[in-house]
Amino acid sequence: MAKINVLIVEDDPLIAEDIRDLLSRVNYNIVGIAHSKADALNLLRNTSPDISLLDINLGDNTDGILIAEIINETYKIPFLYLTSYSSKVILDKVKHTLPMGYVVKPFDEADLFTAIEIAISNYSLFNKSENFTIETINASIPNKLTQKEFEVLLDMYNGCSNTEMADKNFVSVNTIKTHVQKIYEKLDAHSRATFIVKIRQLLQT
Amino acid sequence: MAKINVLIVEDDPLIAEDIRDLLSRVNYNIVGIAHSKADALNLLRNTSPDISLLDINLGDNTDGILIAEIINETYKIPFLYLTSYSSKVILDKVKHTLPMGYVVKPFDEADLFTAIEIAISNYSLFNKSENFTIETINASIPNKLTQKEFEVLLDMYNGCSNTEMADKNFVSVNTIKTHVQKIYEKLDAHSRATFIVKIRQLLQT
DNA sequence: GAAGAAGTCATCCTTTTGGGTGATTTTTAA
DNA sequence: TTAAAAATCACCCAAAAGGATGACTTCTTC
Repeated sequence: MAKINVLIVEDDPLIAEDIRDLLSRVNYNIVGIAHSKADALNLLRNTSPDISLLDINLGDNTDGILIAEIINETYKIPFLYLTSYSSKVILDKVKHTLPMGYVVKPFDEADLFTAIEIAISNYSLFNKSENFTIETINASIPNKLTQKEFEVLLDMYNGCSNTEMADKNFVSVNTIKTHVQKIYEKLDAHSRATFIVKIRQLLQT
Repeated sequence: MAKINVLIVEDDPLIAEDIRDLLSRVNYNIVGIAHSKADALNLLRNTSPDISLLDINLGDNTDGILIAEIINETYKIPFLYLTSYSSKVILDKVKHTLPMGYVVKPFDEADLFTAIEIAISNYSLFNKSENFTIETINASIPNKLTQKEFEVLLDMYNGCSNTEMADKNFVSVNTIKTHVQKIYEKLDAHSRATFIVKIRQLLQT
């Protein structure tokens, strides 16, 4: 099994190294340790973590929350909060970012592993749009979609008519209709409505 | 704020009482403590918990998982697993039940509170289908749907063509078409595709 | 550079939708 | 009991979608 890429965002170097040691011993690959918001954004941009562990408090501020928001907007990976203490106040401040969990420091090895694995396995189920890639769709059907077909599929899923798609792609409606036909064949759908249902099914499994 | 109703499913009486004490001191109401699967099903049926804390191992079996499955099917409330230890093996066995989290025993007060609150606040966001009622839809639109229209809407959402709906409801296609038109007016949609998108929007807010 | 896949477009035809209007019956509620 | 709302259906027309087939033009890729 491929190692799970983890990004650690934790200002305390001792704790960060502690986590790295724990995780490195088993099936995890640490793509980086960020001690600040800037570090974190940089690593998010340049590595491809599968999950991020976020300290809420970086130095004297709550930059962890900002990083979480950016992850949700741009990177769409699950994350867990690392907190030194848990309180209703903290919770209210972070829950809108929909963390996949939290780990209260100090934590033990097993807790951390469990939290990470549950986070990753549940995230894909919860975050449906994350699954909405050509790879996920193709993994579930015998006749694979081409790139173009997937683009058309996305537009269809977002409510475009054939004419609208033709216009925005500068091709004729006939071309779009051909793509649509192929998509229907490959997904075993026969109308816009059944197509949507098929997509829902594919994204849920 | 109304107290949060909690169902505790835990075979160890000491731990169960410990949890009850912890939670009762603050904003929680314990609707019951179940020591067995039978107890749990009974309490689920007769009380209305907002969340359940499930020990995975009840006695010498993993009835906690079965209870989780029943909760998912029938009661649709969030639950957290209480585990004495965490391992990949356990995790693989439980993750298909989509727990909102887990708490590893022994746990401290703050951990438990945080886990419960996050579970409850996130559950409603994750569980979209729970929101799919005529009330939720009507709450978001100026011209309310009638009951019949909502039924047609559900069929449309599930991929039925007008003809299919006419057949299964023993009415003419014309009747269905009238309902569909009304639905489009009220939702400001103009085709099956845009209708689906509108519904998605309504369910997400 | 040849073969195959992917993308482009056309034509033909049928079925389904979308839309508008009007009318009748049934239900609901004042 | 009566007026309003909801549900039923019809007819008309235009637009869009669905389905099949064939052909031409890029791209890849070996």
